[in-house]
Amino acid sequence: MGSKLIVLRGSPLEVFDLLFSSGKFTNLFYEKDTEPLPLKRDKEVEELCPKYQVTSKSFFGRTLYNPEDILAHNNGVCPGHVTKFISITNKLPKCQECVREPQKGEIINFNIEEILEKIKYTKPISVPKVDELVDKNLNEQEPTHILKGGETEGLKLMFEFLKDEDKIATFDKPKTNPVISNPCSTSMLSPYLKYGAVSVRNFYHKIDEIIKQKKKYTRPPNSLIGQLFWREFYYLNAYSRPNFNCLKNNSACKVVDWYLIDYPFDNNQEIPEEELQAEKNLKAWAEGKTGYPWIDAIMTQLRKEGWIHHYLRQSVVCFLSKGDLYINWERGQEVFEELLLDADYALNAGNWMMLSSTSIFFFSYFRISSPITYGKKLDPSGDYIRKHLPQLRKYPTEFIFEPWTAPIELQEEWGCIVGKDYPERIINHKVTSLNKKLIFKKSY
DNA sequence: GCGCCGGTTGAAGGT
DNA sequence: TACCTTCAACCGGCG
Repeated sequence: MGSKLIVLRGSPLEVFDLLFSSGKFTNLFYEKDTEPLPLKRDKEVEELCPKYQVTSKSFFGRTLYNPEDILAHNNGVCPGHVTKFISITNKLPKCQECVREPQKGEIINFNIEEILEKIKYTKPISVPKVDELVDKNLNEQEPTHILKGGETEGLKLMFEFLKDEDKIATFDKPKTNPVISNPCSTSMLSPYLKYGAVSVRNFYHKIDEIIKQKKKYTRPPNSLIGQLFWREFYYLNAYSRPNFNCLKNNSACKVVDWYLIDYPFDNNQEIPEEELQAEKNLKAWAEGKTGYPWIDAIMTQLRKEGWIHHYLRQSVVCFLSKGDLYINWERGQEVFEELLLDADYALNAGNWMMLSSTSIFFFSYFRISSPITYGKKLDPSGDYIRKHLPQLRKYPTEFIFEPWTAPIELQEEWGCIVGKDYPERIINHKVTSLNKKLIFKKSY
């Protein structure tokens, strides 16, 4: 429509100070954030405005509800359970519809070049090319991500997912299959929602329209709308509770005596043997080399495709934390933040706390998912493992979850010997999880 | 302030 | 295949 997106690079405070000094700006409009660092950034810029007689106005858009509205309807208290959150939303009107797109003739054009010249801004003003952002030496391989960025791709995915209206209305999270792809059992819209490529309000109202016409439909928290409410719930908690992504000084989190709490290690101190072992275990987990095919296949999919189904996240989170390795969830959170396309401050932290049973939302520490039986339950054929760990593709279903139990002659016949072509187990789950349950209980 | 109950998504063994 | 019970008893939010 002849409008321009102008990208200015630098510290927001410095860039806005420079822009405003041109005297050409009267209004600043921006979308409110909920995370600590962006909130601090926005506040700094907002405080700059009076100096230049600029009026600032902000709007809530990245969540269905304004977190302040939810808090106001609960005596200023942040709900600790998603069911409570849902009951609060029942008292509120439905979230706003998306604002319609601007039409031709409503676009404000002005001579940005003139302003930039006046303030002596000479850097590029276009969207950076990928080459500028990525170190080519680190990126020799072809990308394997199955999701492509951008609004066009996100909307395409959303409309494709919304086509099966019965499936949308009767969506039941616990019944979704985490190992199928093409099509996937869930929307896979999380990265687009996270970056705002697809508006959560747009998605919500599209689902709502479908449900209104159906007699039979599921309800939150298990329904599709319920999935968006979980997102809201975590956003609200992350907004209300300081240090939400930290183990310590976080009102949502219980501190147990995990390994690797103070990490990376202080080189001047003597490091206990268990901590050094835990560091090795963390590395093996992150690289998909634990010796448990179910865990390794999931971590391989994560590394390769940047997205895994929530149940698979549950498996690997449990394994790293309460189930087997007993490693501080902050370490896992860091790995997820690097590898997940949908990595999100609130959701990532909330999920790690919840699934490691140290959150106030959920704390059944004795519920441990086994890297063998839980895998068999979710992927009875073992095909998911064969897809992501091709070295094990000749293993029959009977042995693929526990390759170390296969006789050596068969391992040779199938072309994959445990300890040579595929790693030995770094830990014995059966023995460990029993001990860990006791330690965990004591720590509580 | 007391006591109840709920928790998206376990495992094993059963009908 | 789908669903039930038991396991052991969490513990803070909520009524």
